[in-house]
Amino acid sequence: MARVLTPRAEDFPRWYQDLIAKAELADNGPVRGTMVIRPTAYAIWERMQAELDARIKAAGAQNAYFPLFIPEAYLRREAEHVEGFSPELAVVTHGGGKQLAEPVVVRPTSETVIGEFMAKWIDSYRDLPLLLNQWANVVRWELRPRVFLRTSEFLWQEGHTAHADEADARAYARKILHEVYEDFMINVLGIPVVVGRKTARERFAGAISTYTLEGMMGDGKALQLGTSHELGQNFSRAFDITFSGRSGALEYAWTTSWGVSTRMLGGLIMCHGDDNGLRVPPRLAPIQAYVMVVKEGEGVVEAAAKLRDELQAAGIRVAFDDRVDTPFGRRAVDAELKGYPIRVEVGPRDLAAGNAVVVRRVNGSKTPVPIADIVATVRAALEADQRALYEEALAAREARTASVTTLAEAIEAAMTGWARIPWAAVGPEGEAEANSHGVTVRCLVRPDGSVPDAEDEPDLIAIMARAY
RNA sequence: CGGGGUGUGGCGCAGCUUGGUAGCGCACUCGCUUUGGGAGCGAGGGGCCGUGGGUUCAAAUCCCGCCACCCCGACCA
Repeated sequence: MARVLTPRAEDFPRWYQDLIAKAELADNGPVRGTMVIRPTAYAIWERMQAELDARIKAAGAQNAYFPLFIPEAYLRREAEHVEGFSPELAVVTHGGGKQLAEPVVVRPTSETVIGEFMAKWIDSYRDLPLLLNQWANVVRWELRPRVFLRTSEFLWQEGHTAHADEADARAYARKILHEVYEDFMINVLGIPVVVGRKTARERFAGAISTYTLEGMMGDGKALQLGTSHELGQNFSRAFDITFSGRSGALEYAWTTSWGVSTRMLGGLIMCHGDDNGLRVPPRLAPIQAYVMVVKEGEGVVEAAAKLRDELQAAGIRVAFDDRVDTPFGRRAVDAELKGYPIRVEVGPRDLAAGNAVVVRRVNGSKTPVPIADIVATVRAALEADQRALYEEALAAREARTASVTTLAEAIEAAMTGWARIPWAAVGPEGEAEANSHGVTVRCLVRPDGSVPDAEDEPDLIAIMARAY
């Protein structure tokens, strides 16, 4: 039975620390709960960025960049928004050696600044939709940070769009939800997610609808991996994002925002990691095949290099390891910790038989394969293991999800996993009651699994769980 | 902010009850042997014991204050 990985200090194996480290800014560091992303983990984040960025652009959005500092007054323009974020703002009061006339906050999210610019850039319905995305860091002074999952500073992608009418805004928020996030999480991260609607209680500060993608970690707790919001006209009224419509009348735009963060790194580790380290899904992996020279011998390095070239030519991301002065065991274990999906071991013994050994990280199998078949074997293994990781995570989630009918049963089930329960049996009162037991309504879904348009639709199912 | 706990080489810890001037594992440096699954042996370097005060011939150890961090809860991608 694999160890359950959680973000608690005592559960941190060394390999875990090697990926992302606590920042340790100073002995009595003034910035708590932030993190350092080490190169191995950052390479994975770069792959996440690449896959997401491609999907975001396919959805029509363009990248842009907005300021890190936001005048505090901007936040105050949207009542719910400022109320939601005030407790966790980092506020800068001094600059250039002088006290600032008005404090600026370090962005906790950018609806406000971007709203300010949208107001300037949008004049006509012809300017809509305006589809923007930004890759940036944000700061939220969390009361209780959790390493990997809720850090004071994190990197993310935040999309902000403005539309001419509500239907278009809604359609776009959902397009991002499904075509960008759900597709990425299932097909690249290999993490099964439940896609649903947040309850009023869990909604983003200033939104009229919040959609979410929830994953289950190894310990049965839920983790929100991404979110997409319909902001209605709340921000366009606060920031005066108006345009002349077809009829000539001045109208307020309908805006959306959506984001995913480095939290996904934590989710990836906690969903797929095992006792031997990380398991990176092949499609995500910066290094898909790790070609190792086991030890020196007649023609061994040459044979390994040839395999590397052939794998590379086949479009596989390859790393080459001929550091034969480092013990084999160390190199093999290190490759496992880092989660390289496939290891191709080339040594004199196997080479004499015309073979190389293909080692699969997901199931640990080691198979001698004729040199000529290596590329095809690796390609097939990468595809199979991408699927296997997803199937394994899905099976684990289903095994820990109970369908229940009463709130008490739901709270009970949430102690070890998730509960599916008719929303009608919970309601806002039941939700508050569950919260007092540390259990939250993660999201609402329709019986067929699709995403509700409203909280009061009939027959909705609530997913309840403890969450990170 | 409420409830627990912990501060000792870079990291993880023992030592504290019963004061006697600091030790172990990992990491690091050097040498030899190893190298097909986290190497072995030998030799080294590195610590104002969180901090301020008190008791004492003597304090990591006992007493008082302060500081910091961690865990559980409230907040959240």
